[in-house]
Amino acid sequence: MINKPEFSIPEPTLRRLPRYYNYLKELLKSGREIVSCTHIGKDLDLDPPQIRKDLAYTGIRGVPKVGYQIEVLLNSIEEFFGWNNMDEAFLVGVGNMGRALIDYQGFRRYGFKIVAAFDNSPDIIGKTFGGVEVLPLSKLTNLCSRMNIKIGVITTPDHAAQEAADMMIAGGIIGIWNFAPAEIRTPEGVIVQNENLATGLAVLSKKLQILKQSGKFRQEVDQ
Amino acid sequence: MINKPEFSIPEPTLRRLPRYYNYLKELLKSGREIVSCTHIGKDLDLDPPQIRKDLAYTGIRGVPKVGYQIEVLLNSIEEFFGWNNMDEAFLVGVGNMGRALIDYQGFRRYGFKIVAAFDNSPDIIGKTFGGVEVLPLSKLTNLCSRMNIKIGVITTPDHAAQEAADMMIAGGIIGIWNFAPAEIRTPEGVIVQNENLATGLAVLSKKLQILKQSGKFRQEVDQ
DNA sequence: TAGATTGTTAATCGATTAACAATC
DNA sequence: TAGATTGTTAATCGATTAACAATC
Repeated sequence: MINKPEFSIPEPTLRRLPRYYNYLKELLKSGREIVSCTHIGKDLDLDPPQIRKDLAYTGIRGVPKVGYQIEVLLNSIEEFFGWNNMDEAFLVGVGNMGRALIDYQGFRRYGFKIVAAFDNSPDIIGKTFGGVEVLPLSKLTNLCSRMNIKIGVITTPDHAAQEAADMMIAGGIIGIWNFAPAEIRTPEGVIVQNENLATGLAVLSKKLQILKQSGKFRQEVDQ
Repeated sequence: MINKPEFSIPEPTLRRLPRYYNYLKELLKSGREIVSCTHIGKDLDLDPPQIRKDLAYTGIRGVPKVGYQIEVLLNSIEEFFGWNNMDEAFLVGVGNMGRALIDYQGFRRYGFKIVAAFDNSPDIIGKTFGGVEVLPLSKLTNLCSRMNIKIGVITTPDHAAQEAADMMIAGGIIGIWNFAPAEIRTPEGVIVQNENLATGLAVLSKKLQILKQSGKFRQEVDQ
């Protein structure tokens, strides 16, 4: 990739950490207090040394022969991602996907909250979803800078994505979470995280195709 | 990763191909007929040799000095993923995310169609979303094998994900697209594609954090 | 103590990038 | 033809895996 910004933490690690977090949260609920990488590795199908390295990025230190204290580990990951201080975000495009994201309260856990939604359709403007009012798109840029919002979510159709991004950036947004399957052009210093669902689907279906061809797939139920 | 199945095509390539596809589709619409990797690379911020390698996996051959015929390229990608023959899928968990996926017609383009949805809540059973009726969960396994469905989508809450997976697998499903942020245990020969949205969010927010700390972020609008 | 686990350094593996001949 | 682009082979880079000493 050209123009790749320099981040010291490998992205695969970044992607695995939330997975550890969810898993550890469950483990804590189940009454456990201490866990080893061997244990985590068995449940998550990962190699223990890799887990150790990943966790080390959050700054935590384990105890040889014992392992890690789950509670401390959870705090360490929260601290690492900054989930303690809430990030407020704007969302553009109140279709099904947009509504799903607005309604999904689960992001609060990750210090993320959608505080306003924008759309062009008069049918939806003024309505409220999950406590969030839908405002006309024309108000986006202005409100963005006034409220000092730094993160934007795009859930518009393809053709509207670039415009939404432009308005966001004009309002000072520097991080865009893009669910539209479209290429967004942004100036340097703006981070775009593409979340194209079709990608995951394509990977799954290709793997299935290969599995089927190899003839190794489960023909029937266990036994 | 332990137990990693052997796929000959690198997953990064698999993830880039749908991106090329979307991009090329747009390019074709705009009237262009032929494209070079240099051109694609400029628009998608990728290195041309990498694009060439990726495209080669689909079996296509370009013409030196000229490039690739977009239409042929699109066909080649469709063929590669098998998007011509439709895959029918079941979905479990008709919450917001579930509804968003059901309503989203865009997956048809990728040979993917949700043909039935399942839930436990009497409030939703019998209702119809996007032409898909919601059936009681108890009917899942039976209907699965009768209709010979091979792909399942999980959009349940955390705690219900494993049960949904078990019922799917009992019905003969071999590919699971999992949107629940939970670890699913499956027997060998079943492919699970996890689509945890929090992961993308975490990556974005961490990159932003690093960007902010480096002081290199865009303070204001262009100019 | 003995055994298990951490943390770290070295080796391996795979994907990306660079180099370059072949081609229209 | 000259220049641009493909396709392929080699070099580089980075992440994963293996090895092992340190530790409780």
